[in-house]
Amino acid sequence: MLYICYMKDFFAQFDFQSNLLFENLSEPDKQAVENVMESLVVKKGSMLFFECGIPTGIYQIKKGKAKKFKRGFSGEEQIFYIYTTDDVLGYHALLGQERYQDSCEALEDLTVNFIAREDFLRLLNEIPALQQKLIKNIAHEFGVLANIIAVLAQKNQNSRLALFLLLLENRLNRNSPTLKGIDLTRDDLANLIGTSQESLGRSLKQFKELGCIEIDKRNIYIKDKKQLEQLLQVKID
Amino acid sequence: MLYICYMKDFFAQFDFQSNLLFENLSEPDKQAVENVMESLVVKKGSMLFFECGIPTGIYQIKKGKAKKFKRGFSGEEQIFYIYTTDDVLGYHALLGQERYQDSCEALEDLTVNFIAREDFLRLLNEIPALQQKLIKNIAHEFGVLANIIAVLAQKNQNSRLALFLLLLENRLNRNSPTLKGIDLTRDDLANLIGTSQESLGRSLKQFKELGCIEIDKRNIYIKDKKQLEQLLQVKID
DNA sequence: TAAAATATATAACAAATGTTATATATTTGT
DNA sequence: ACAAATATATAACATTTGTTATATATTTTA
Repeated sequence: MLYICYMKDFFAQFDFQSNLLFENLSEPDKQAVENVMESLVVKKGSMLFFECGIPTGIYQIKKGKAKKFKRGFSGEEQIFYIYTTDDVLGYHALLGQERYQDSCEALEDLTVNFIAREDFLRLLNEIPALQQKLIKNIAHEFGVLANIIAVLAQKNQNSRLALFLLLLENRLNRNSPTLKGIDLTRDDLANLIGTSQESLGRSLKQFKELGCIEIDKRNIYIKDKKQLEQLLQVKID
Repeated sequence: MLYICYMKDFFAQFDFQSNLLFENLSEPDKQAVENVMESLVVKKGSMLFFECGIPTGIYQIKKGKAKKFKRGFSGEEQIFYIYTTDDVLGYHALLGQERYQDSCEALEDLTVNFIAREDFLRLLNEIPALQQKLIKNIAHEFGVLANIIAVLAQKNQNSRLALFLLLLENRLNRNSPTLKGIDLTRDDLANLIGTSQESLGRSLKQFKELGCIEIDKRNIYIKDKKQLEQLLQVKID
């Protein structure tokens, strides 16, 4: 017996959606959150937090992007998420009262809003809607990771690349009216889709020849979404 | 700069540890939990719950094992966990007040203890230690999924097989004094490590020839742990 | 701005994995 | 216990991916 699940928004399956965490709060609640936020600048290459560190608070990115990764037991870095504008991160360890399970590094100079541990825990107590939403989001993120596992285990390299290009374009250019392209190092992109840099290069070349992407410097521009969806064997939207 | 994290128990990195959820409660609390449990028998092949279903409660497996999986967008099943005796499952969707994100199927006839939704939510309110432990466990599970992602993305098939054999032996024979071997269909094992049944067969044959496993019917017996660890390039314990 | 360091592109070859096909073994249902 | 259905084993070949090597481009630093 096969249960077919009504397909929700395709991108939502792979998106933490933590940018919506402080949305839909009442105005006073939203104010209370903003009152405890402290704006910080984080330099490219520095860590917001790292595996086994003790959590001091949570972050909302206001400008720039950051990679979340974990090291496999042989030490190689595995990126499993790219955070960008408005995304909130760092709450798992806080809520679970344990150390960070992963690391987060700024991929460019960031502007972030920081909420200190005690302030955030107090907000959770004072705003039940926020606590509820946070727990709901963690459950959602669990499903996202399971979906990523399915992709990595089942799809070949070209499919994975097509998927992540579509996801990254959707996520990174969420708030930008102009097309900016996908701007990650080849190394980071390879670590995200689970392959080597050289092998990724081969796939990118194939995609260029097919005409579905264009490359300028390190930037990757999507030229033909439909063709990428075909590589994925999925109809989106 | 490289941060090296003190390596906790190797198996814990890949184990949800939800079998410990009701441990370390006070005697009255443990009694309260047991009072609302209802013992059920679930036939091999039937579903404890499935993706998009509405949660009715949680389960603790008392005998047998079950697979948790999700379908990728092309419909193929991806197993991401095998549950066994004492494991508790089904609480993500309940806590997040949303539908199940994944499916769970009995791999053999199961004896389970069921706790109805309202009873469980009431217990969480009445026993803060339980709620805290549950949230902590969900944060831990998040890390486990991230570790599985790293393995699937970075390790070749033989390494993945070696790892999952060690994990399964450790998890499935937790409470059994006699060696029982690993008893999964080739299909399920292939879906767990992310390969095809035929290709899995080739790896199993290699492992047999190396002498690190023996096979009887579908059962896989580990003969040489050290050799499997070498295939993994990891020193365990 | 020039030199050095880092990042990217590409090709050739090796190794791993996917796929198709066929034979045999085991389990299930009557 | 038997037939049918399902699961497993194995081989040959195709395709994909990993690896090594080298050249070029871009960015960083002095």
